[in-house]
Amino acid sequence: MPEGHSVHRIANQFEQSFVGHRIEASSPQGRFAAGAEQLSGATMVDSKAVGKQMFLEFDNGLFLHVHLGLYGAWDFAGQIATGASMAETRTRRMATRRAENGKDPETGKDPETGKAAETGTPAHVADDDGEHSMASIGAPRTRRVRMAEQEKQEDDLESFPPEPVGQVRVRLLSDTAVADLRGPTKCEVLDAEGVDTAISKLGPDPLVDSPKKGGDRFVAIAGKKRTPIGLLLMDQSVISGIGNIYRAEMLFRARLNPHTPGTEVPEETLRALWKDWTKLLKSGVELGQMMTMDGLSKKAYAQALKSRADRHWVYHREGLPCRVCGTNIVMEDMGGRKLYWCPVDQA
DNA sequence: CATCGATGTTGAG
DNA sequence: TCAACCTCGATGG
Repeated sequence: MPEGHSVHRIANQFEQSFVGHRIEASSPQGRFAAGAEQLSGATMVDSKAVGKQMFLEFDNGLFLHVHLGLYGAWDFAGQIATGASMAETRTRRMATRRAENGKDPETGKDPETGKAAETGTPAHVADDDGEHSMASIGAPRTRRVRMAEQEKQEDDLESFPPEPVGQVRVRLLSDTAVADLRGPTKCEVLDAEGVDTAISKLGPDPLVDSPKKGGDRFVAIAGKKRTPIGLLLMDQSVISGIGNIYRAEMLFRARLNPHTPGTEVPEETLRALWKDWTKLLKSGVELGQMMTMDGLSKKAYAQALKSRADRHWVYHREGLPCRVCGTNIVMEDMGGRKLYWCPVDQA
């Protein structure tokens, strides 16, 4: 599945194109008919991501909770955001949240209730395409974007809303946009209490928790466990949003042996991991893809953005020479997933 | 065109 | 520990 960055991007897309709109919910596939009925007719008032989970809040007090799992995806069509406007949304959301949280985000004393600030935000009509988009000249009224592990811009639409294609678990339709969900591992209606319960099981997320509080929480949990750091990074109750690619890459970037027990990772290294995740997550949200290498020449960077094979230090590079020392990258199973690492640099 | 595997999680055994 | 979930791009014939 999409790791944390994709889920935040999707939440941003909802924020920008659906929040403030009345929604017709349906389940073309039928498997979510009851849930869709509970939500239909309500207005979406908030959209937020925590790790790989997303929560869409409606003005009837209910939430749609979605986890995409391994191959779930949202297809958006209509007046929707693309490219650069997505990054803008993130910036606006972060600023709003900071403002809402008030004076003392570090102590967390005063959570504040109001999430109302954004609910009055007028519909944001898709503006010009960003740097990665196509088809911006001639400004089509509606367009279609798939948001999943990879995003892809599809053809402009002739009619709105488009016919649902394939197994669509949920369709959310507003006056200006439509979102189709397919293949999720989790799709349910929750009340506020259910949302709190779900979020309470999750470790800190750099785009939700403050740098200090989030970092402290991660260090406290991870530093106490004898579990290998390679498993801790994938444990969503320890830190939110990291998946198999970011795991391998973060371990390499820290030159850390994946088998090191959490208790034996120096605290400053744990802090550095949190900081690195913050950086990678933000970059992933802005870029719309995982770029885990840095220090690249302009040319190498451009190439990396084009081809997935050039974007990572170790992921999916079994048997290939380490980009730093030339040793062959090894692959092993850790936690039922493929782990790639350099046995020399990460000795 | 058929098969495989994947950036994930749950729950049965 | 492993199958199931349910989708689709990549791969091979």
